[in-house]
Amino acid sequence: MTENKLDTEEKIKVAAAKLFTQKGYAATKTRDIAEEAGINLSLLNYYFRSKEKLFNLIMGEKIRQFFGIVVPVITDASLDLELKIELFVEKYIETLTQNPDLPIFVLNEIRNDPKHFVEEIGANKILMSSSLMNQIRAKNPEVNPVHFIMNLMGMSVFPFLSKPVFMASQVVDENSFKALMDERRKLIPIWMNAILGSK
Amino acid sequence: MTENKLDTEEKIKVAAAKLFTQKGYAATKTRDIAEEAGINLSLLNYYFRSKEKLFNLIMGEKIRQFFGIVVPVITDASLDLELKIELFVEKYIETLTQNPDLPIFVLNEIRNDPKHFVEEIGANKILMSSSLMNQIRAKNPEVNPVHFIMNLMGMSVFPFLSKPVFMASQVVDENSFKALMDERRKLIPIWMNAILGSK
DNA sequence: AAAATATTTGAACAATTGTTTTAATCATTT
DNA sequence: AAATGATTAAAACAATTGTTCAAATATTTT
Repeated sequence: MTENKLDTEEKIKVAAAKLFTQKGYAATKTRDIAEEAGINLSLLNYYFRSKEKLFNLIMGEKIRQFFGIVVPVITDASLDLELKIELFVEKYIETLTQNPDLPIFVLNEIRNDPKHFVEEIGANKILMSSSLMNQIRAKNPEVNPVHFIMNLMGMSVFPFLSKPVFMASQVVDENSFKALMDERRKLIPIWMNAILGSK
Repeated sequence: MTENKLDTEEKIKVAAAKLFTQKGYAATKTRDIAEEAGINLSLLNYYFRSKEKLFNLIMGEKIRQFFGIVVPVITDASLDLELKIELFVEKYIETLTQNPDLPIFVLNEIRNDPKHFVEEIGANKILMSSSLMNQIRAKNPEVNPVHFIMNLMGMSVFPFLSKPVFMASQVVDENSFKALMDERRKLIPIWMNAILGSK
């Protein structure tokens, strides 16, 4: 039955996405995925052929999730720079709050297999030719705009990458981290403006 | 002989450090380490008892390397805020340029085993009570100083975490990345000042 | 209802992987 | 030179892991 088929297939994908993002490819065992999904081990190969094919599927979705969110924002020439920054930060913090493991997983696997990333996202030159880049160049022609992308992404994404460190050090707990991230939605645009105006 | 013993022991550690930081614990096979070190497989267990013990050893060293560099800087009350920021950035970019895989490895493994991190670094409250924190609080009492730590670390470390992405996207190559990092040594302190003065 | 197809299950296989064992080699001491 | 202890090598073991197979069950089609 179509309903049930999609159901187990989806159960496997959800379980695999959870474990792969949490522990990476090598540390995730097919038996763990089966158990997490509550299905028989053979079904994994029945629906997805192999662990590697299942992983590539999940991986592609996660890459698109991580980079896809902001592509409409940075390419839309009708949005001015300040609004773009606001939307960029807003979108990222919102997505990462709901998927805290996303950045470290994506960065990890792109390092392990850069080619897969290039094929998946296809967006080689999107970033450099985006209207965001041009607007940054216009505002401060002296400094390589890649710096500002690194700063903007770094200020938005790095807190999620380093969250386990700050948690373990008892600098933050789950609640105060959430509160900090809410503050950053408003603060990062202010900071980015200060940076762009400096020098 | 003492000389030779240290030699093979060291060879194994170097090989293990390279592979563990590059591919993580689960993806690194003991046979890979042996081959990389140019030694017989049995010697790994002979010198280090088990893969896990060897890993914990390497892991501890890497954690101390990653966090240890800047502890003298952030705790030294005789350095003013601006100088601290300069030294912080200087030290980090220098270390990470020579160990580009360090951040993603450390952040990864701390997420996998936060307890080991706490035991290893012991530095629970070092950060919060550091003179750096107090100086930040003094300069801008309105904003939680954790934000500035996240920004300072993020601007220094995030480029190395995202390097594979920018490389694969052909936004940078090895040389231009190096040049960008050299620029950032001077720019990040300027940006941090702009941020601290903003609002 | 019967036949055909799709899904699920449990067992087994083959390759991989961490570890141990046993013997051989080397260096140092007596 | 013989003996002792440390180091290295090769092989084997046991557990894990990804995958496959054959049979059973459920679903859809005729």
